[in-house]
Amino acid sequence: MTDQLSLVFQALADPTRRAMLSRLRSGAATVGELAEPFAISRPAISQHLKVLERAGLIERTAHAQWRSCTLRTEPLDEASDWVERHRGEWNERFDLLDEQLRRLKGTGDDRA
Amino acid sequence: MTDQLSLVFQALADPTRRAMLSRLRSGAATVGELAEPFAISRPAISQHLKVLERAGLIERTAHAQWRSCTLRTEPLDEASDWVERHRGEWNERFDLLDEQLRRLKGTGDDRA
DNA sequence: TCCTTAATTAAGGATTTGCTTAAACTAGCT
DNA sequence: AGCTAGTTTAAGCAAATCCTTAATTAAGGA
Repeated sequence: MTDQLSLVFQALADPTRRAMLSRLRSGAATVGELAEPFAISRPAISQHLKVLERAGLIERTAHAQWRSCTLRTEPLDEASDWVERHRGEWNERFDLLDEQLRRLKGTGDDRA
Repeated sequence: MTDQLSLVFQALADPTRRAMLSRLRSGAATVGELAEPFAISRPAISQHLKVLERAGLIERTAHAQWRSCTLRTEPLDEASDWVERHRGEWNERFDLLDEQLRRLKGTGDDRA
């Protein structure tokens, strides 16, 4: 589970983390602001933020004793690609071709 | 982590399971067929299938001693919704409105 | 300097995950 | 019935996850 896509999906697999990302859509926030809606301890919040950071979904910058977190949506693009490639029928044929091309190129990743 | 969306993201967080879903795009498969590309034991495969089933991503039907698995893409729609709602800037204003409407309706889910 | 605030690190515990091997179950074949 | 093939269940283990409380770091204000 060392690949980026797995880290992103895993980060999204927790309701608390998803809610944090949702909050960050309306702008940067400190750890305290992010923690406010939840009935869990600050260290627990810190750990969730570490998971989000590892997945590339947030960026943290420190001003004085306040750490500001900002949303980074780039990793979601990869996740979106995967999901869109796998849902519905509209692109089945296209995807099969796409997959075979990917195999020919021998990228060896798991997106096929 | 009892909600459906978390189960789906969690199911997608494993490369082996993603590869299984990819395989199922080209049609139903038996457990043996799904297991073939992987260097892990059959029980491990069975457990991965259980995770996918719990997330609603596959359906299993038994013919004789063969269990056939088929892809179900509906749960991916929900996942897609979440991801699309959170990436990019194109729909920021719309999403903020959307979110507030959802709050007013008091659905209480974590998609806000 | 001392105190408070904001956040993290450290350490630990309960639960879950992802794998294993061994045993059991199910259905068709002879 | 006995044999084989396909799959699941059971039991166990190492590592990861998600939480906790206590201690620590970092910065600002009296």
